[in-house]
Amino acid sequence: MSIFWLIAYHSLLIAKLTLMVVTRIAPSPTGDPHVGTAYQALFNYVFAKQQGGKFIVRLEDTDRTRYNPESERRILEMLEWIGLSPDESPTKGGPNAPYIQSQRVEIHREHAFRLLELGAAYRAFETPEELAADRKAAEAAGSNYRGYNRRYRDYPKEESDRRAAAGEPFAIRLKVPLEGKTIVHDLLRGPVEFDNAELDDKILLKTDGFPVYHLAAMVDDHLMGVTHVIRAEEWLTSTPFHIHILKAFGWEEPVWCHTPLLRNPDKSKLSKRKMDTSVDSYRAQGILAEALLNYLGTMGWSMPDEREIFSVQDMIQHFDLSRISLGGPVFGLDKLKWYNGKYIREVLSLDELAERVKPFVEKADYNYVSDTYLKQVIEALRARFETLQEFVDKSVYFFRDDYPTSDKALAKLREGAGFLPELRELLGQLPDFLPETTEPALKQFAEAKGVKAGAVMQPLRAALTGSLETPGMFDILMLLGKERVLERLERASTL
RNA sequence: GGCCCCAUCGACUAGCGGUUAGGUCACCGCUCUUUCACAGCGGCGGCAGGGGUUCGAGUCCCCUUGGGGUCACCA
Repeated sequence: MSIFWLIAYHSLLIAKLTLMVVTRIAPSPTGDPHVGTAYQALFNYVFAKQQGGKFIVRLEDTDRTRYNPESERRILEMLEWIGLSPDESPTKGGPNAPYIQSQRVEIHREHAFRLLELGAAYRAFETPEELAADRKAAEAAGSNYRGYNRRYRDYPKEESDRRAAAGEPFAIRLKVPLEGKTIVHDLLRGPVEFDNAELDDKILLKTDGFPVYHLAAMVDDHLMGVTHVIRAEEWLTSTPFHIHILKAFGWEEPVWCHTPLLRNPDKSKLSKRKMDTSVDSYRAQGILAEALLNYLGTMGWSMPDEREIFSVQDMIQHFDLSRISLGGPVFGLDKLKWYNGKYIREVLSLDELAERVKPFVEKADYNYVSDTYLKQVIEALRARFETLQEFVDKSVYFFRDDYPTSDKALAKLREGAGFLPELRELLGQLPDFLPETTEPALKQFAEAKGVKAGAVMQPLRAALTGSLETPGMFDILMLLGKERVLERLERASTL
């Protein structure tokens, strides 16, 4: 971007700041809460908060065929889970209620008809089948332009009125200019030019009386005082149409800011066909909201000081919309997991971590005896799990006696079969199982046997945990306690 | 295909005319060590290509190439 535009857009931005900043996300309740929604929510939320403005959530459910009420609830819940709580939303309400678009159809309809009266829009009487046929014909003719053929654009008003009065179904389309250019002033890209000749007389109001996204979004954004439309890049090409809707009403444009699109590892637009895009699913796997948010914050954005670990609060403090980079970032699980591990072992307090782990442990039907014991186990395993579910998977032997034994562990166990009874004897005689006691005892034992410590520890580890990848032996002995240790060694001799 | 956007290590990114092109993940070593991790240290690895502009381009312009988005009575 040139310096000129940089300055121009910054002053544009600053001019807007004299008003209250209002941002929004407008998810459509058609499926699982999407990480792309969380991503947009993050940027909209952070920017609004930084500017002392408001962040609104509005549900775009005007497509009745794809509508899913369950999805609606889960999207709102997801936002609460990640802590990006809207100032106004369907559940919170607010001065611009309702925040569910289907409850605003009357408003949209009125606005569509206003445009009709203004002569900025017109009735179109063809059926979807006719349109499909038109498209097919255009395709067959080898035409590049497959848009609407504007059959009714200049239809005589009397005719149109007559057919409408006769009860004939119709859609309402916007009369977009046939010539000239439309310039989208994108905060990140500068001016983006579109030839009006490339545009289409898109539908504003469907035959079923429901508005199409474009109309509903522009009307609602205007009515709700949205000042900055921060949305995914996939919307960039429909922005000229949005501008023409706004113009037809005589309304001011918001600041447009199109963020890069999250990608699958193959670089295509993030999709559930290729990736797990469900925030709920990450949550169920034991990904922490903080880690998810931190990771999303590095998608197309970075802290000015380049630190990798930062919270939403940190973002609010240092956020700069214009620092968003435009290459489409790949949403990759490796780094997400790393972030999660980092939060588990360095960011969350032990108490906090224990609270997060609890539901997972309970779901696994683990008997964790006490909070103290749970915390001790967590501490022992802390550097060894990256998701909460992984904790469950790697801690079975601390909570249940029916833990599985891996083949490798079994082999190790058999290697030590010769001295395990003797070792059991020794352990049984120890006054306590504190590391200060067990460590020298075990080391002396190994020495007496003339083997390295590992040769004793590994079979013991295998016997007590069924695994070869565990916390330190002395921690295990202490946590398990004498009774369980002796029991397990006894049982091991039968394996 | 038309239109639009984008382009620094495999991935996420810093860089906004003068840098030995920096950091993070992943990967590979080493150290620590009772295993596995963690941690620390080190390594591998990049400005897509070609033209300009300039004393000087990763940084500015153009072209090519590549990737993506969009062309619905979906959002």
